[in-house]
Amino acid sequence: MGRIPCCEKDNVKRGQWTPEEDNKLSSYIAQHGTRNWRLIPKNAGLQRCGKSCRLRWTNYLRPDLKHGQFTDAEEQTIMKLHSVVGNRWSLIAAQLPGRTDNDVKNHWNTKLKKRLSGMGIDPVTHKPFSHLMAEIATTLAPPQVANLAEAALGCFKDEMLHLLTKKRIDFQLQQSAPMNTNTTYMTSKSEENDNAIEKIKLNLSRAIQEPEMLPSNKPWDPTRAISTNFAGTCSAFPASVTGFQYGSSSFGHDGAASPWSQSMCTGSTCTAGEQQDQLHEKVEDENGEESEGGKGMRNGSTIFNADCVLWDLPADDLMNPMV
DNA sequence: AACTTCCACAACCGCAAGGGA
DNA sequence: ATCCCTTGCGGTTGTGGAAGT
Repeated sequence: MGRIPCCEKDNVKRGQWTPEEDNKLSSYIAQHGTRNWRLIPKNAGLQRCGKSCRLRWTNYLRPDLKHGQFTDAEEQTIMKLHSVVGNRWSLIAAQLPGRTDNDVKNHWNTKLKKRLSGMGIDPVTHKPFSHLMAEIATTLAPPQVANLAEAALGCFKDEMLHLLTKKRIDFQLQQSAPMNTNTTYMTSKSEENDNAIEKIKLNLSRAIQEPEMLPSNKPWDPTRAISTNFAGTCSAFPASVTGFQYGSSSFGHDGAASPWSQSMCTGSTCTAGEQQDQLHEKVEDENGEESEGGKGMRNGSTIFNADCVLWDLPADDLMNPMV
């Protein structure tokens, strides 16, 4: 026995909604509300399944929805919350009046995720890729690490080439435009792309071969991570900032950054469960001062001294919005 | 101008949770 | 306690338009 379909697919229209259908649905819901979605299409004279009607209403027709570009503040909120709760889109959308989980999910997948990747930050863990590699290095024996790194670099190379190639195009486009004071651009020589990749590989190998530089079981220290891994080489992250910052200027946008702390997600011990437990109070704090200010900041980690070397590229190579 | 690729957004699918009978 | 239905959710796919070649 298969699963019972949500509706008779034979008699149901699919695909894009027409303005007439939108009108029918909107006016029906305005009169009768949204009780029992299964009956709504039938009563409203629509050849749609109830589920499709519900989605159309909740994601598009609802009068309280906000359409159009996400603001910088909204993007900040999404990234901040995503670092805590992960892909809990409905939870994130609940903090953004007028935005749906679908909106947030799409925006994340098409824009924000790529931006973070372009900055050298893993969009899943919100940690620098270099930190993740260092974490791997602390948990595996050197021979395993070497094998893993070899495999990983094979994957990275394609990705890096893609990013660097895109950047080269950006450079060409930017030449006619006024230069942003925050950014510098690589030359377009392909040999420099190769050099950058080789440099990453070399430094990764170096880090792997020097495990004593990577103390085990040390949680990620965002303060040091920013001040050494990013701020040390990347002017876009001021060293004085005590917390992690998804400021818009960090993405190469105009406008001021609004700093926020990533203290809730520190180190490898940061689990989804813990994150969720902390969500409530964190969300409450969101509009005010960061009450835990630095609570999660741990002292004493030197992991990013080695880490910093790993991505020893010109600052803007990591920080520019390459994608 | 024609074709291809990329991107953003809308829509769909299947699973899980919640609630009433 | 169990079943069934409805709703909510997150992942995935489809589609139209923009951008690039």
